[in-house]
Amino acid sequence: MIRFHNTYSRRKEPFRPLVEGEVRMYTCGPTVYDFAHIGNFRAYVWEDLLRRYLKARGYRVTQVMNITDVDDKTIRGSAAAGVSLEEYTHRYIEAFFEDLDALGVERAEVYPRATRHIPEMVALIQKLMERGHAYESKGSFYFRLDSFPAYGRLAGLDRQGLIANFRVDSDEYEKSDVRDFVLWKAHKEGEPSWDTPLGSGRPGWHIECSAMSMKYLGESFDIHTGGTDNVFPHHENEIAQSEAATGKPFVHTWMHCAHLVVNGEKMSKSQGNFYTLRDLLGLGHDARAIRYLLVSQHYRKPINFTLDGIGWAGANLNRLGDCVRRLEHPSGTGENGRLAEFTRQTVDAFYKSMDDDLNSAAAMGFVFELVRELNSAGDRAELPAKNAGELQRFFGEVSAIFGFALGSELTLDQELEGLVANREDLRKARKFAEADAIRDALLRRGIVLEDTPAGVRWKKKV
RNA sequence: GGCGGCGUAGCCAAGCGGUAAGGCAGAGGUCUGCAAAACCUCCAUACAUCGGUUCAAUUCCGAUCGCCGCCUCCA
Repeated sequence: MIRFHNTYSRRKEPFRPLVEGEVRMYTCGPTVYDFAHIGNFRAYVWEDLLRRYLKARGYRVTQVMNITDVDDKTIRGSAAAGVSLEEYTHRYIEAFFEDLDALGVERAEVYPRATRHIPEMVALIQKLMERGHAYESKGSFYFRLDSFPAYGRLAGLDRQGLIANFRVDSDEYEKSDVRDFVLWKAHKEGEPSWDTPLGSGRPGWHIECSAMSMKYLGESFDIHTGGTDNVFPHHENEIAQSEAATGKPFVHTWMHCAHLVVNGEKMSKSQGNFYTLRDLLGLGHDARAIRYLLVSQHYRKPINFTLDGIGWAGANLNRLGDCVRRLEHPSGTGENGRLAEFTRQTVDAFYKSMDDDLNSAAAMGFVFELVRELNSAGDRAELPAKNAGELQRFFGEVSAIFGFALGSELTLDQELEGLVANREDLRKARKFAEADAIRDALLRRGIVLEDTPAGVRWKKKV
């Protein structure tokens, strides 16, 4: 049985989808005003792990990830660049998908864009107006906080406290209560706007997620995720808008991941302490190692991000890859009963850990214990094909769940193969210095050679 | 100020009532070309501090110290 930590109850709860065998989830996506940084990708990679795990557990998954392509930052950015909003956001949307591909993130089923769902948002706001949860003021529309008594429950904030602590934002929109949040912003000179039954203007941020999630997943769905900084006010506001409009429970399980921190501080654009994926790849780091780093630690704990950490992750991945490669060369006959039993126990422990709120760190610990057992057995030539087959199946599952692409073949082109053959000749002639020079040259091209009793093998450097 | 979280070996990190997983680094060893790669073995009387509950606490409770997040756009 899978258990997930639900932010709404602040507890781990048994996970039961609303519809048997099917999970509908909404994952808050990027605002496309700039390249996403590696901290942002922690969330997207974790959500990918969640998605992959649910699939591995037999669920049919429908994932929706919004793309916020109209807000203050995108508007400011496009104005500064002197291009249309559409043109401006387009390049960052492209870049976002390139980065997702580099990190091995599976595509969600739907990537709705805010600018393509204005009518849905308008309809939702109208519904809120009809039900007395919203009001108009100088062409803008606001959600009336006092009309929704459950407000603040997700974030654990009480409404009185909100009054005491609320910092009034500096915009000139007029609200009847400072805590009320904007649903629709009246047109301002120089800003993009849409002509709608509400008048001319543009949507507020929160309304898009309510409108688009309900459009694609229904008025009630299973899982909604984001970084912990989305809990308040974004998710709190989503609940208010959605439930006030439909009168139904909006989301069953709210899940939030912790941040990436740098020297103990949250990685963020405003602090300037961030790396984009592009930065890191440009420095020669491996995308798979970055993925490993992000996904191998528990999602509700902050990850202290360092460049050394990527190296550490690469070493882990390397050990895993070597082990999987080893399974292609079984030894011994029959079945190694002890290893078979150890394998069964590990598989069991692995899934138990993952079932327990996606405890990937613990799960990987068990995998590495198995790696050691399997290597030991292999060293003693007690790794028969029967065991190797079972192990391959398990590592295949681990690979699919974590998105590691373990055991993917590296085929050399003719030139490289020629170099390897050359080196073998040099070694036979005991010209080791020249042989090593070739090996080093290959290493610089990301290929590691391994001289084994059974001949030379090669692998990709991680 | 309000709410929430964290503090485990040189580093990263699980465990959360029954006596410390895993990885990196380090030290030995195997194989080998006294090479590379790989593999194996070893590596915390101890879980921020101080009290309390308990037969038993890293795990529960309380206090203290330190760090972080949210309360404002933010994954």
